Amino acid sequence: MARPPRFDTDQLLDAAVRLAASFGPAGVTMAAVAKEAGAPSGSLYHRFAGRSALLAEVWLRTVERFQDSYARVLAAHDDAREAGRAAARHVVAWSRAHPEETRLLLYGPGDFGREGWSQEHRSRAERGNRRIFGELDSLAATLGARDTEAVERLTLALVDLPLSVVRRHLREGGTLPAHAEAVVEDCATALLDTLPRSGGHVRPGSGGRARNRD
Amino acid sequence: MARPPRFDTDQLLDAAVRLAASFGPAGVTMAAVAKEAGAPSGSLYHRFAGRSALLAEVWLRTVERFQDSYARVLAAHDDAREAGRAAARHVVAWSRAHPEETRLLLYGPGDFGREGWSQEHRSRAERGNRRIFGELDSLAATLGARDTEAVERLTLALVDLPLSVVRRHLREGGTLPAHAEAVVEDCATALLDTLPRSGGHVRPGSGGRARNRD
DNA sequence: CCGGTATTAGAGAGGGCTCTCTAATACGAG
DNA sequence: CTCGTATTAGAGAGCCCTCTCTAATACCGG
Repeated sequence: MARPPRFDTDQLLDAAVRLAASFGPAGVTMAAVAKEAGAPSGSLYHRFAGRSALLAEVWLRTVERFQDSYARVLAAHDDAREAGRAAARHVVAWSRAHPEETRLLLYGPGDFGREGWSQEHRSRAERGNRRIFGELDSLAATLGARDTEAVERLTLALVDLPLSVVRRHLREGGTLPAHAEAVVEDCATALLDTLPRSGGHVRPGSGGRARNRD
Repeated sequence: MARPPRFDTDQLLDAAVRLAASFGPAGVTMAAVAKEAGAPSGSLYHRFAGRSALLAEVWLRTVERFQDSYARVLAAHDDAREAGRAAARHVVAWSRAHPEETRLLLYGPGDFGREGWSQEHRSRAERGNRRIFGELDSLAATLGARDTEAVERLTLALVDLPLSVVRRHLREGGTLPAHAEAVVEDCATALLDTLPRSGGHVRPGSGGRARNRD
């Protein structure tokens, strides 16, 4: 009962991902996406309310894809420590498998114009974040680490540290070396060991392995 | 023997830093910098060959300021391990003291149009990098870690890990919590402990490296 | 006081980007 | 076959940005 679409949403977002990976968020202009996808600008504006909306969609689709896989990995392990190690590895593995989307994610929502997003897009982003941080919170609880600083360290070990390895290698057009997963898992494990063990243990400063040399 | 300048280079770059911190590299337009500094666009083009040159200058001035202080900290310690811990702390301390410049540095040279830089600017960037990586290389050598992967781990501990803590907190307009230095030093120390000790010693951990599992 | 010069000052051409608007088009239901 | 509709198609207004160009300006040595 209507003309069939030649350019669906995903196709256009794919083009946007390629542009973002190559030229950064600033390179994702309506004109550039249209050209990259071979579509007229009218088709773009037919699907997205404007540039903000397109930026929001491309960011959210990408980050949600990553978060889905990340949550799946976390859920696939019973032992908390093992789940953590697998999650850290997974960040690298996913990045290796999706280099363009990763380059996009190395920016932040702010670079994709979060300020100008609709309420709907904002809360979609919020939901995704809460989901992952919820998982990390409960993982921290399982590990007996309940205060803010401990959750922060867990996040550092399972998200930020892997991401910084990925960032260093992918920035300026490089690729991930073969040993990246191993380095990340190893380092994440070391960081997990700085967490206070369960049982209300005092902070790992003076007792643990970290500060013996002071 | 000439009209005295009302707007010197540093003043204009200061304005560019503020804009980059608030709006990202894309917000650093010649028009915006002129307005922010209260200068006419003519003055801008009088000092910078064009937008690329201004972006290069603002990036290089900022990164060199950071690198200077970083190198100074590394040189201030005799013990390699202590130097490493101090360096990691310093990344956080410097970021706390210079939040706007830090927000700028959380982007990369690529975001500041490195492709379009003059040869002079490129080699200035190259020189700065070589300087720091040279220091890190010799630090690694002192610690008895000579292969690429070991240097990579050292970089991770002394640069990337502190930066990722800074990034998480400064992104989206936050500030660094009081305990950030402590967390970073603690985690950096843990990572330093994963380095192979001099003499080919295996690391004192869970009995082997993660890589063995492959 | 005067000429030389570095700088300020800002108008305006040219280009790209966002977004709007109108017309053409292709399909499916009846 | 015809009508209704979702979509394609792209021209063009308006805006901002980069960069150029010309004129005015303020200091300084002599």
